[in-house]
Amino acid sequence: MLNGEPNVRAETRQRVTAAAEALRYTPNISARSLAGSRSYLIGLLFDNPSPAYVGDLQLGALSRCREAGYHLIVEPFDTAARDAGEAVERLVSTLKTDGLILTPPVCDHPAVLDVLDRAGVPYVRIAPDRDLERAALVHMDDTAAAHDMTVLLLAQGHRDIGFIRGHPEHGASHLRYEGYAAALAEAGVSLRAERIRQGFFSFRSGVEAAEALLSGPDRPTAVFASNDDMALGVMSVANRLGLAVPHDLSVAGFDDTPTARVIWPQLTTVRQPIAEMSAAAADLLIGRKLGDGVPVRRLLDFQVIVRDSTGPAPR
Amino acid sequence: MLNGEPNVRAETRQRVTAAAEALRYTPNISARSLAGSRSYLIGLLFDNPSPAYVGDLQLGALSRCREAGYHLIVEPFDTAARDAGEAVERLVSTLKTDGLILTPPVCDHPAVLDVLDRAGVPYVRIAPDRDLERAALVHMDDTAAAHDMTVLLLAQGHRDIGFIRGHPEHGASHLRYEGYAAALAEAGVSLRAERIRQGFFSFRSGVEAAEALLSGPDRPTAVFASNDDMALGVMSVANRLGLAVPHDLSVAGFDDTPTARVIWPQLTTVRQPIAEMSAAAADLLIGRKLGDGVPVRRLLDFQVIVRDSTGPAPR
DNA sequence: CTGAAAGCGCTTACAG
DNA sequence: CTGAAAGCGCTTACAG
Repeated sequence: MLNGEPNVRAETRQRVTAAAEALRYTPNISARSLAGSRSYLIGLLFDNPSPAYVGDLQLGALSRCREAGYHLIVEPFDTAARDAGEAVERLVSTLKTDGLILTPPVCDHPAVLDVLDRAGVPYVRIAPDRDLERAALVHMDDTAAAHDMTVLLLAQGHRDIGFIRGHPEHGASHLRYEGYAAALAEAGVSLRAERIRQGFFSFRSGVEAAEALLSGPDRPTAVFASNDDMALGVMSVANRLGLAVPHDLSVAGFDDTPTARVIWPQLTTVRQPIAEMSAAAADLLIGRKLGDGVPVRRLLDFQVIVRDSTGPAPR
Repeated sequence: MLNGEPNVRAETRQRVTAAAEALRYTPNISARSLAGSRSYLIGLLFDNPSPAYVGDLQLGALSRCREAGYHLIVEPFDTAARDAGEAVERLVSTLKTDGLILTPPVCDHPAVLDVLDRAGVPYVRIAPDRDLERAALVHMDDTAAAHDMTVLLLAQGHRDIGFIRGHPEHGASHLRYEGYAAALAEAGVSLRAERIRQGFFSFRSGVEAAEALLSGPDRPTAVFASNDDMALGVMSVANRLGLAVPHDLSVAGFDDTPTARVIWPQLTTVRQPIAEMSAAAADLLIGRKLGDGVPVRRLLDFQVIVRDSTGPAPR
C-alpha cells in the first residue's frame, strides 16, 4: 500500500501512513531491490577530467532522484580500457540499477552500448557524438549556440572573427565550427582559412592559437574560442600583447565555467544546460519512459551570456 | 570462498575462481547487503555550493571504493533544514551503508552526529570545524598552511602584508588568520589592524576588501587572501588600479582552484589535499578501523604552490 | 478485495 | 572442515 496501490480506502490509507510515520518506517532499499523490479538506484557513469562538469551533472540528476526516492550511485569509468564492455557488464550485474546515465565520452563507447542493449538495461546518453538514432539521449544544439554567438559578434560590427576549434575527437568541436561558419556565410562575410586555428580545449592550446592569431599586425577584431579554457588563453595572450579586451579585441568562449565570472573582463560565453540535461535523463529513467519504439530525444536550451569581454568592433 | 575465506585448498580456490570467471559471475550487491553485514555501499553527504569541491572529494573516495569493490552513493543534504536529524535517520535506514563520509558543513551538524552515533553508523568527518574530539576525522592544518604562505611572503621582503579573512562562520577562516598572525609575530613584524579586512570567501567580497586595502597611497606590498576566489578579486582590483602583479603587488590565495592556473599571472596558493582526505576517509570506512577507543584522526599534508602572482617586494 | 506464502540472491550460524 | 538450512526485508503472484 505504501507503494501507492490504488483501491485502498482513504481512511485505511491514512491510518497506515500515520503509523508508518510514527514508527519512522522506511523500507530497506536492498530488500526492495532484491524482491521487486525496482532498485531505486540510478547509476551515473563518467570518464571526465573536469570535476566541475561531473559535479554539475550530478546536481541535476540528484534533484530528481531526491523527489522520487531514488539514490544516485556514481561510477568512474575507464573508456580507454580494453575491457570496457566487460566492466559495464559486471557493473550492471552487481548493481542492478534501474537505469544508467551515460556522460561523454562513455555515451559514445560502442561496446558499452552493446552490452547495455543486450542486457536490457535502460540508459540515457548525455550529449553523445555519434549514432544519435541509437538510443535515448538528451542534448543541446551546439551548432545553433555557436551560430548565435557569431551573430552577436557580427551585430557588434565585427567582420574579421578568428575561431579556435575544439579537440578534433569531440563531436561538439565540429558542430560549433559549423555554427560559426554558417553565421559568417549568412552575413556574407567570407571565411579566411588563416583565421581558423586548431585547439584542443586546453588553456595551453588556446594560448598557442592566440599567439598565431594575434601576433602580427594583421589580426582579427574578435576571437571566438570553442570553449572557455581556450578563451582564457586568448585573453591571457591579449593581455601580454597589450591588447585591451574588449576595446582592441573581443573574446568569446563556450561553457560558462566558474572562471568565466571571476576573470576580468568577465567572459562572454554560452551556458550549457548541464544540470538540466542530467535532470531530464533521470526523469526518463525514473518514469520508465524509454521502452517502446523510437528512442526518446530531448533537446534543451542553451543560453548566450553576454558579459564584458565582447564589445563593438574597433573602427 | 569468493569472499576470501582462509582454509581452502589452493587448487579448489583456483578452480572455483576460474569457473566464476568463465560464467562472469558477479554477486548481487542487494542480496549481499540484505543477507550479510556489509552493504558495499558508502555514502557521501554534502551541502556545498561548489561542484568542483564536491567533485574532487568524490574522486578520492571513488578510487578507494573501486579497489575494494565498494560503490559510492552521493547524497545532497540540506544542513539548514529543521529536520536534518530525521533526514539522516531516514537515509541510514533505507540505505544501510557501511559508512558515511561527512563533508563540511554537514560534518559540523550536531543533530546529524547525534543520530549517527545513536544508530551506530560509522562515519568520518572531513575537515570539521568543531568538536574535534568527538569522532573520526580527516583534515589538514590550515594554520600551518597560512603560516607557511606568510613566511614565504616575508622571505620575499614583504613587511606590509594585507590579509583578507574568510567567512566568519567557517572555522578555517580563524585558523588561517591565526597562521598569518603567528608568522608576522615570529618575524617581529607588527600587525596593523587596517591591513586586515573581513571577506566572505566570494569574489565580490575580495573585490571590496581589495578596494579598501589598495585605493589610497598607503597600501601593502602584498595581499594574502583566505581563498582563491577572493585573491582573484584582489587581482582584478589591482589590474583596474594599474598595479602590476607581482611587480607592484604580490597576491596569494588559498585552495588552488582550477582558475588559479588559468589566470595571469598564475596564482600562488595553497593546495588542499581534498581527494586525499576523502580517500583516507573511505579507507577508514572500508577497513572498519573506527570501532574502538579514541577517535581516529588523520592529518594530511598541504602544499604551498608558488606561481607568478608573488615576487620580491618593491623597494 | 485481502491475506498468507513464496521467493529474490546472497551470508551466516549450525549441524554433520 | 563442509554442506544444507535458515533468514535478511521486502515484492509479487496467488489462493482464498
